Amino acid sequence: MKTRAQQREETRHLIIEAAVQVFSDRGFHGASTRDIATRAGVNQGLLTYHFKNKDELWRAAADRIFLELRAQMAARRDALQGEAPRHIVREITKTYVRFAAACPELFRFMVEEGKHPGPRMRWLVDTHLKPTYEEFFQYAPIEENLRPHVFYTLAGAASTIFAVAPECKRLMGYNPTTKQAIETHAEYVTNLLLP
Amino acid sequence: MKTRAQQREETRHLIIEAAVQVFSDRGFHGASTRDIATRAGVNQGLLTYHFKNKDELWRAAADRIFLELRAQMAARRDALQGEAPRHIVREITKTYVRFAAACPELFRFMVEEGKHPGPRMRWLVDTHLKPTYEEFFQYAPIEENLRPHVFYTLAGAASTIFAVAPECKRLMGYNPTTKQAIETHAEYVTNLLLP
DNA sequence: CATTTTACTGGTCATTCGACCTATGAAACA
DNA sequence: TGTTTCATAGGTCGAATGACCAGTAAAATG
Repeated sequence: MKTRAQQREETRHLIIEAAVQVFSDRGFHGASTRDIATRAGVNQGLLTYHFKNKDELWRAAADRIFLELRAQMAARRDALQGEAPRHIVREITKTYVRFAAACPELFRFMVEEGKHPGPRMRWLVDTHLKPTYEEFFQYAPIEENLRPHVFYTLAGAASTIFAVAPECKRLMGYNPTTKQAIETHAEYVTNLLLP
Repeated sequence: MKTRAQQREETRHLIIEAAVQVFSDRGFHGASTRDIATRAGVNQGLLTYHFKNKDELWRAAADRIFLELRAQMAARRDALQGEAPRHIVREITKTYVRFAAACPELFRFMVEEGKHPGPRMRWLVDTHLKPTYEEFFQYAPIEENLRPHVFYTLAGAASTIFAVAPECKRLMGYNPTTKQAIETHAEYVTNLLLP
């Protein structure tokens, strides 16, 4: 027998996972709450019950992705405390590449919302991107006016191949989501940006 | 006074330009034909008249973007005929970065459709991506099994900062679409990938 | 055991979607 | 000049959308 609290969290989790998928697949406007409910195996009315509206559900989905990324990066940073800053940045970068591979939705959310101003973009920047950005450059000794170029070069270089994996498969017959391909990409990108 | 043919092409052009904007803003499912018609300043019924349906309009918009990119890259390649391959690849790369800055819709289309299999993804790969890909590696001496990593690293590194320019402005107070920022990025990315 | 709370269901609402249709008037043509 | 062609306007269709609401049953509470 399940307690109410357990059942509640289980259902919310199902919905959020489905929301991450659908929002990253179709973007905010293209995603339908009915589609999310169907993928979660849940009644559509439940979305309004657990999350007030589509916006709040979107924020829950974004939280799910970005909090996990930030947790993994922080964990890696803490595990390497005391090591040389250069080594720490390199390892954080590899962590980021591996996360981009495991969770391509991250980059899709970023591109989807980063392309036009709006409340969701502002929320995403202020809530998750700013902390991630500041954390990263705390260890990377990059001169101020080059940072935007480095940051977005890294973000794009690390994520794109995984974000468009189906396209990559058709274009070159290469599956970038294998363990080996992910490590190859992590090495390649890290050596490129932080030699 | 305008001839019918002139008027026809003018209207089609207005619609395609609006379609490029809306599709890249909202993705295929999120874009509405009514929104496209409004932005083009034409009646909605005209979209069905000039382009049979939403799919065909999307292909016309994709053509508009990718044919221009391929034309600019080919022009640069032809202008440098006889030069060292290394120099040609570097210049083609810079051309690509500049295009990504002038037309961020390119990358948005690529990510939007590349993330899931489907008829639009297949059409995009077979019609435009395959030729671009083969053209590029004709001049870049990269070993076969690293090409996917190089290709998508370049695509992401070159485009992301421009594709999410509004986000970049809010995150770092940096406008990546100035002439100087574009050239900085072109130099940075080119030296990174093709030193 | 009696009562309250709450996770969940099924259905409804106005609105918006893509596609389609007919009417019209001006350009093209005979 | 009279006739045909066709780019465009306006309106309509069923289907899908996000939000909302009353009803239900089971867990929590006393």
